[in-house]
Amino acid sequence: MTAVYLADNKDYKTRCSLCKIRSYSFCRCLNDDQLEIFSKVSFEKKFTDKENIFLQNDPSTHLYNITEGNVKIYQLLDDGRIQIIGFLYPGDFFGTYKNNKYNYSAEAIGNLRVCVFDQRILDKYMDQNPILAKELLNQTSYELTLAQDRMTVMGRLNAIEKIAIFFINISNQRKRIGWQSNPISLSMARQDIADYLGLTIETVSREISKLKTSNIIKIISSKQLFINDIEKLKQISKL
Amino acid sequence: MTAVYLADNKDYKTRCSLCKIRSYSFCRCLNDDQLEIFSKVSFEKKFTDKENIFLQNDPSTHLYNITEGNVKIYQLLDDGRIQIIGFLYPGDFFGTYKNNKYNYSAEAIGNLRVCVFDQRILDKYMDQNPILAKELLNQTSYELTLAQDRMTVMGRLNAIEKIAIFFINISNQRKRIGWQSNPISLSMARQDIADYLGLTIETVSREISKLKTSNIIKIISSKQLFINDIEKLKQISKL
DNA sequence: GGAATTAATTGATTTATATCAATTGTATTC
DNA sequence: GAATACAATTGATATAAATCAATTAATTCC
Repeated sequence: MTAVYLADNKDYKTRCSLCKIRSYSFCRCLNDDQLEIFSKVSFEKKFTDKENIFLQNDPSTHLYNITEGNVKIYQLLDDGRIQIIGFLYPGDFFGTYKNNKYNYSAEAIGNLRVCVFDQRILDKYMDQNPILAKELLNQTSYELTLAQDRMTVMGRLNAIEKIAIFFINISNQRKRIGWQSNPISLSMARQDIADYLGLTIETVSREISKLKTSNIIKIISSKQLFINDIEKLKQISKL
Repeated sequence: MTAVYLADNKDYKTRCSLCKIRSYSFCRCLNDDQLEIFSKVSFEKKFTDKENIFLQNDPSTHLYNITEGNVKIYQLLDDGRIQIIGFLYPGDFFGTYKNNKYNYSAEAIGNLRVCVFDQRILDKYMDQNPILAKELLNQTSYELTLAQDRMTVMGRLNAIEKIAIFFINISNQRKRIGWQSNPISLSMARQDIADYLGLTIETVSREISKLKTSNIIKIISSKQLFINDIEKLKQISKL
């Protein structure tokens, strides 16, 4: 087991053990000894707002784990249409395990810190650590269920239902990492919400306005909103 | 390692080694010795047309591998709207790895034979066999990329584009298992195609008629069609 | 802190697809 | 092999969301 990417020597043993998002991340399955090795086979990298981490169809060499900041992953069509696959948060990993090319482009939203793994090394590491393979399988399976749920959202829900489930998901995401579920902040622009839900920016804006008019939500600012009636919202979302 | 589900003793050692779809399936990563054990921790089950293998939200106890026939997996909304997540073929596996409940319902299309694994046993087995964990991770990752591609189809393609990519995918699926890519047979009803693509049966019918009129496809029968111009079809699909 | 730029909202109109309805085609059954 | 049931197509109309266009709100930057 050799590390091909070496950062400053001193932070080797400590980087993983100091990591703040470990309990949310796939590396949580490793004990301290294993983590020490793990620190050596990964390295940290920083990106700034709107910087691309990789592009769709690039050869997929690395796997990324967010330690700080947000990422948007998306697919582009030739004619410029875009579909945002997901907005990712600290603890989420992205890239493609063992496919020859990335299946989407990844872009930093704001300042970003990621933990980077060489796929081949990670792959070898798993031969010795079935625990890690199982944990990655776990997380990937979970990702798959989310992706399947989203097929139903994209295929069968109308605009207002899509918006409702979107807000509920953000609210739940906050709860998961121990924040209060309300108010919720929309870190992404309206256009990004549209591209995530398969709508236009105008439709997103109009449907949000409708939710405001019917007092289900309160707009604090264009990027901050308060959910007044979560039950009504759930009812609308149908899920 | 103990087998909780025992079929007739005699076919133990041979079931996996006789299995026709092994080379397409996740168990292909195991050698003969490992397969013998594997035969013992799985069992075969048969279903008939339209029979449910399990329902969404049932506690997820087993993982299934198709040995013969087809399966449709789908999600239902309270008001009866349906989204078909996928049509599955021999070698495909379904169920949910290590989630407490199934994320979709599964139904047999025609006669079906599946190989069934107890999740807990499979999980234990992976501790000793990282190869298997890695192979399952591989397949699940691949499933995830397909699910992500489908988000773009559902979110950003229009009706004709959806139909085009649907036919191309079926054609490619045939090639993958070594069949000739043409003519393709639609084993599912028009309503199922609609529920898979997030359209109505009328729209599906109309768009297929348009492809026929413009000579891109030839309708042999309602369930058999010949792709005249695959390039044109790819062009339409935008992918 | 005001001008310039960009983001979000709201309005008017168009369009793709759904819905409603009728017809044609294809299996199934006695 | 006619009668029945079911599946698929085609037509007319309605509607949700897109598009085009203008306005208002929020940032950015000298």
